[in-house]
Amino acid sequence: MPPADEPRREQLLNAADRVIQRDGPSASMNAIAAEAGITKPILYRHFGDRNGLIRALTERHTSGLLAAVRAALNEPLERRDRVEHVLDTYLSGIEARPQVYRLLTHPEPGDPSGAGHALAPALRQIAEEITRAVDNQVDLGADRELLAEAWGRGITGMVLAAGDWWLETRPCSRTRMVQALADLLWGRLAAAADLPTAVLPAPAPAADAPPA
Amino acid sequence: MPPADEPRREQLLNAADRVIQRDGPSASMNAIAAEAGITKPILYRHFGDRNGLIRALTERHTSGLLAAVRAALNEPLERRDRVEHVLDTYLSGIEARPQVYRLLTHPEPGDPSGAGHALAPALRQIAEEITRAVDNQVDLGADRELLAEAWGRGITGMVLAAGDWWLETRPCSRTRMVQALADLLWGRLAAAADLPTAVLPAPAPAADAPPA
DNA sequence: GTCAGGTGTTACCGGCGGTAACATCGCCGG
DNA sequence: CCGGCGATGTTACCGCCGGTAACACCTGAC
Repeated sequence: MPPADEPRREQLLNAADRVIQRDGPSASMNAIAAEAGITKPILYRHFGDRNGLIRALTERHTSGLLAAVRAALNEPLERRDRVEHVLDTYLSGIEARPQVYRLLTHPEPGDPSGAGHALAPALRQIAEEITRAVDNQVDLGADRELLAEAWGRGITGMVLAAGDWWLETRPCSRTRMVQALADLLWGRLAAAADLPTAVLPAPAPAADAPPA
Repeated sequence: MPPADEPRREQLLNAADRVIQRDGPSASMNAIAAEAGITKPILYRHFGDRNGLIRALTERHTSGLLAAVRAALNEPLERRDRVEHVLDTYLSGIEARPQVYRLLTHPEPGDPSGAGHALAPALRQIAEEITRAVDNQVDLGADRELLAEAWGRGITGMVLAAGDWWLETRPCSRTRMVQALADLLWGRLAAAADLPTAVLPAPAPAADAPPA
């Protein structure tokens, strides 16, 4: 938080940032040190180990987006509008600075056996925000807690995967993507009509409509 | 596919399997070779490189679940029942063999710059199956292609993240989890009533409430 | 008998994350 | 003026990693 408190640290983070934007998140400590014009041990003095550096970098980059999403979740809007606002906030955040997105996405590198964590730490925070927002704002009856928590994770994962695909292939405008996801969340999958093709071949014993 | 065709290969995969279940997916080639009672170069002769080994292992484990999900997607059921059936198939698959789930989840280790891939290859296949199923079975109008594709990714990511959380914390029975996710997909978030708490504080132009 | 191909070895490479030990500077108190 | 002390920096090293080269052995086919 203190920008002038430890300026060298910020400087090192800037260098790390440049390297990671250039070489991807698998950049070596040597490379980062070289970019900063120094050698490895200094990095280790400042950040402990590689995870420490990455964590610091991640926090620096994601805190803005996280705050924006949190604010969007509490915006005084009609629910559908609020959902669209949150989706748009997230998508425009990862669109504006894809490097942020990569850090956001990449799970803790120091994996203590590979189990669990499908969501990176920053995304887990977002999931918690969604859980809290749903729990506070929507009347879900007796299953409240379970639903809010499951949905928080689920929605986060949905937006992660869909947003990832959108960023990679750019199949449509951001606005349209927001609509597509909000429509999914709004039960459009349930509401749409069946297609006549590939219909159920009626497990009944009597006459069944021959397909095609 | 040929089980008797290259039996040594299967044997090596079994050893790799044991080690990875014991030490996690970050197990070293040396460790795997030792478990198989041999040394590294043999592994490299059979699988090319580490990715090759992991890929072979992943395919062996995930093909069953993938086929089950594909079948569930084409089951002749009412749509909601079909969705529940797919969800249950996936959850019971990862429940029965968590190691499978870890492989399913873990992205390609040989990351060519960290970009993109929020979904591991096996999950991308599932996403494509969902896309195809939606596209074939649901009448979505003009936006058909875009919606089916975005939803395929989105639903996959949703189930990944929610399933991950469920496996880790076991907050409820599988059946209830299936209901929670199906309800989300069925627009229950849209249909529920607003809670009276935390209401919109009227963004009037005059006095703004000083935050406590 | 010899040649091919699978199985296996030892010994090595460059690079990684991480550390120990040592050299400087600048600043602050006596 | 000087001693110390904390930050800044260095070189040289460790063990381990993924991956490879070179060589040895056995077995069965022609």
